[in-house]
Amino acid sequence: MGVPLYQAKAEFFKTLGHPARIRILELLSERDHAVHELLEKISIEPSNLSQQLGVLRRTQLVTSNRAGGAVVYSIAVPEVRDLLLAGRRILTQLAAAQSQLGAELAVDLPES
Amino acid sequence: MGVPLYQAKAEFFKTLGHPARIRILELLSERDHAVHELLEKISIEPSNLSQQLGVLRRTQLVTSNRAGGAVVYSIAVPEVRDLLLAGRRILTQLAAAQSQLGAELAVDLPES
DNA sequence: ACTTGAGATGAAGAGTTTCGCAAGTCATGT
DNA sequence: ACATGACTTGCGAAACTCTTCATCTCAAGT
Repeated sequence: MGVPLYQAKAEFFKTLGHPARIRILELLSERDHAVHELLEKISIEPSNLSQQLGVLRRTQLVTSNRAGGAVVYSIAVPEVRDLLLAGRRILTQLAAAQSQLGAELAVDLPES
Repeated sequence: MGVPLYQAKAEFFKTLGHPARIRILELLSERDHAVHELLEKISIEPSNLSQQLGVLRRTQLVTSNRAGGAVVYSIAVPEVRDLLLAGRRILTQLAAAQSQLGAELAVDLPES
């Protein structure tokens, strides 16, 4: 393997490390969207959206097709859904742990 | 929810977007490790490792306990394994797609 | 009390990302 | 041919991340 494996993995996760890109992937995992549709649902400058789409395109997570005047984007790797789900689950887990801590602190904690 | 949700998700994936942090999580998802054990398996300066552990600690993905002279780290959220697995699967998928493209190109491609 | 090994922390320089703007392409309607 | 709507691209300034160095803490052994 050319590039060390963890490097590739890190690179991959880095791609998901941006709010707009996450939203794009979530929207696309529901159904294909034209750029102007994404633009309506994500509040962001067109050029910025285009940049983020470019990032996703370069990492091959999405593909684009011109449909007349519009450009339609699709998820290239369906497994992305699973990943987003797994992420959501962990986030829920973390949030639960934090609110539990909050509750304990609120109850005049018995021990430091 | 205070912070927009996608922001939180992005934040979370960003945490995984670093080779050392990925390796740490992979090693810890096998079993707990003391810092000096991680240091043996990951080639990185001690202080750098400590920084990356700090990042993981702050996002609550790992926890540390002092065991005499050593500090032992553990995965805080077991679901992380699933996430790493899902990531691996996608990466495999992408690699497969690329090598297929490679094969097609090698066969004197019939059409541009 | 002193030393030593194991980690953590702070700060600074280098490098990378992000965002908005201006300019460019491409297909469609006139 | 031209105007327009739909995207993309290049560019520079601001914001962030990474890595290393020097410094610090903590516990165990002497």
